[in-house]
Amino acid sequence: MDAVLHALADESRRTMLEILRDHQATAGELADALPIARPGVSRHLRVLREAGLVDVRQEAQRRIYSLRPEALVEVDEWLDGYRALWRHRLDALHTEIARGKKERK
Amino acid sequence: MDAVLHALADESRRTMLEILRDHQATAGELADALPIARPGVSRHLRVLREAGLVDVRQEAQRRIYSLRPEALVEVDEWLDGYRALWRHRLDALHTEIARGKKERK
DNA sequence: TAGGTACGTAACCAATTGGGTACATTGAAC
DNA sequence: GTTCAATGTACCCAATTGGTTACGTACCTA
Repeated sequence: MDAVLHALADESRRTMLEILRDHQATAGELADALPIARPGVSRHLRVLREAGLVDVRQEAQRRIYSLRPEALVEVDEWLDGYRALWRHRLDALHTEIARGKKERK
Repeated sequence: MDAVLHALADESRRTMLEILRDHQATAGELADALPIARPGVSRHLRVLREAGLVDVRQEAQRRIYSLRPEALVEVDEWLDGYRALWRHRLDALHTEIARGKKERK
């Protein structure tokens, strides 16, 4: 959980996940898509790997990265502890709006 | 979004949110509950405030902080872009398990 | 108005992060 | 076996973070 949230806090890393959401990619392809040099990308990929957010598979010299979306379940479950609260608030807001409409009639 | 995820990346801040989930609290109460000194807590609270995760209300000298769970909707919506993917994978896993059970009969 | 209480902010410091360049490694291909 | 391609790691540096102590400020109380 900690590792996942930490990994998600960086924008470059979120961009990588976004790319991998559409298709797998090699480290080089990811580097080309980002404004930072390959070694930097390599280190970001390590963070994502250690958080369980991506998988790597080797093919000749290429390292092919793919998304491991299950890791995000942790975040979803953490959010669960708060979801009821914001739902409750939004419900109250909607009720308020509905009442407003009614009274304006 | 960026501000919210950044705020959530720190464990002390997540602990504060957890406390505020149960009841509002003054800055001092939050500081007492954490292993860091009040000025540190003050700065964490600023981060949470700027991310929209908490509200403050002044009452005499006290600053009373309360959770603003709506801010977490941003994270939930971001997750939405991935939820289908992990659901799909988990479904496949369950199917696999079901098939395994069947074949073992 | 003097003093205490509850905060926030300023200044400072050590540790971490995120970037870059240079180098090591591994596999293909000639 | 030499060379090229793809990638990770080591090392260095500037910026950011997270903590501390010291100080400023606002508000109640006597």
